[in-house]
Amino acid sequence: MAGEALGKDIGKDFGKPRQLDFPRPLTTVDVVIFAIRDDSLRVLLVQRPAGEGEPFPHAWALPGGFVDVAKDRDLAACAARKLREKTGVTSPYLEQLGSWGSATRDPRGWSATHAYFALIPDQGGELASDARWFPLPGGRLKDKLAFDHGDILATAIQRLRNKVEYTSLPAYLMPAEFTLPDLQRVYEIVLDRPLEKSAFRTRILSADMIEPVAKMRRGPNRPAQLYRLKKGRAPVYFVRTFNPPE
Amino acid sequence: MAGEALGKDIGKDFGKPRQLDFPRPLTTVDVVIFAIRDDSLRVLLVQRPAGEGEPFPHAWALPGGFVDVAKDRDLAACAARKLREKTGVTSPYLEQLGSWGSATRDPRGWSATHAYFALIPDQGGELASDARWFPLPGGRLKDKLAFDHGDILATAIQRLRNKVEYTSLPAYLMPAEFTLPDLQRVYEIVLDRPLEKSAFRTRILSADMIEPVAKMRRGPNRPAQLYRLKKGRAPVYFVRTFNPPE
DNA sequence: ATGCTTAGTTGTACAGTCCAACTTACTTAG
DNA sequence: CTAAGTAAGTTGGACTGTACAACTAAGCAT
Repeated sequence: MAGEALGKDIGKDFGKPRQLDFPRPLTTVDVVIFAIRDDSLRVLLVQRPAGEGEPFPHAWALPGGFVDVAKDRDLAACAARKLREKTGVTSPYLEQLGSWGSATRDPRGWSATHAYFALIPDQGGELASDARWFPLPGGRLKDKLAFDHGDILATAIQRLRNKVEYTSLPAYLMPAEFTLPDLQRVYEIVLDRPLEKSAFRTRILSADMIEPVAKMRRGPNRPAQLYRLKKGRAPVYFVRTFNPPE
Repeated sequence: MAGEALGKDIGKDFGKPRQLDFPRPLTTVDVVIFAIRDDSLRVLLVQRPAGEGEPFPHAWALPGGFVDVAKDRDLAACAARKLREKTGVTSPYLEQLGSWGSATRDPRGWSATHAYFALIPDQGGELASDARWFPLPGGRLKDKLAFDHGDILATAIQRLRNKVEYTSLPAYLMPAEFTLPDLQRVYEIVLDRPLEKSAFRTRILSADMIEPVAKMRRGPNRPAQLYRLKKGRAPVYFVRTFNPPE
């Protein structure tokens, strides 16, 4: 089947197929999907099937799979499709993370995966039965994942942490309306360290990325102003990081 | 042939090959190689061959090509090999840039490329006859490149510029020994704007990334201290960017 | 000696974080 | 009705590092 499709491609447009006449790696796309749930950063994992010939049966893995050359126009569309299938989210923050390819990462042969990472608000709803949100940092989680997904996840966390130091990415983890202390809390969860309240407020408010809505969040103490993301706002890059620990 | 290799992979380890029985995208690796030459930022391009069945004959393209599942252990090794073949450089700064895959980027079929970007010092020596250093920004260069290499190159330049704002990456573009004004000039070439001398010196010297050698660069005016990169020094990340224009 | 050029330093202004104390607005207990 | 408690939000001084500009230093040429 693969050989036949290959032959067709060659035969249609070109006379000398020799140059394409070699084995091709497997091509997959995987998505690291982050959300904040119950005051912790979580990643969505799915359990590998256990059929004959399936690698890593029952192990947890990043959602993903083979590129379908008939259905997927490009890699980003493929990643968006997988995200949508697992979470129902259609307009998330979706960024390419990198690619991992080697002779040994998949027992079925030389394979390369294109990894994406997505930030979505907590959806609340139910997941497919084979999917679960795992809290991070995840103890021995890294060692238990299928393929090299532990490495990919570690890279994603590192990238997220790094970018949170100087960007507005956590805004994409927030629900439609949120307070500044809410947002600060999400920054602190991701960075795993407390931030200065006044510097945080100055930075966020001067970035022109959120706007107040005419409502307050009421509670057992002083009410807090609610904000929402400005429409179509691209991520903001600050000229400084938060001062890193030591 | 491709089909046969595929079959072999399947037959060897697994009983039920159905799941792998579909067409596979082409897998390539391309490398964006930057260097400073004649006081300008340059990228290495190679001219496409003109044989029958070759896409984009005579067009300029990034150095790269198909992954060889027999020779290349992983993607990074493949990229390092291509860099070495074209430039002779063996221990450069090599970073993954991202991947581009779609049904249409290569007329031979659905294909995905893994792009890397490398920073190397000016080698001086001769190149292969099909290779040339093109100065950047390159006018209409972007539109003339084969495949989607114009997009890849634009992304690489953007990434380089962005990182130069807050990292020591330009150090990898320098020869073994250089002066602080030399290094500042390279920063300015990449960023295409002048930087403040005193702030620049403070930043670099306090980053513990270079060390003085017991020599001065002599010229028609005051001699300048020569420095070299500290051994095994990973790139430095500064907590601030240079103050961006406007 | 004088001037020219580039290397390198110094000092003031300014921006933004750090740190800590403070005020504000609401709830709950008495 | 008041007092205590808590979280929201503000204020001000210390500190860090860049911006800007003037300065000194070291070589060469005339």
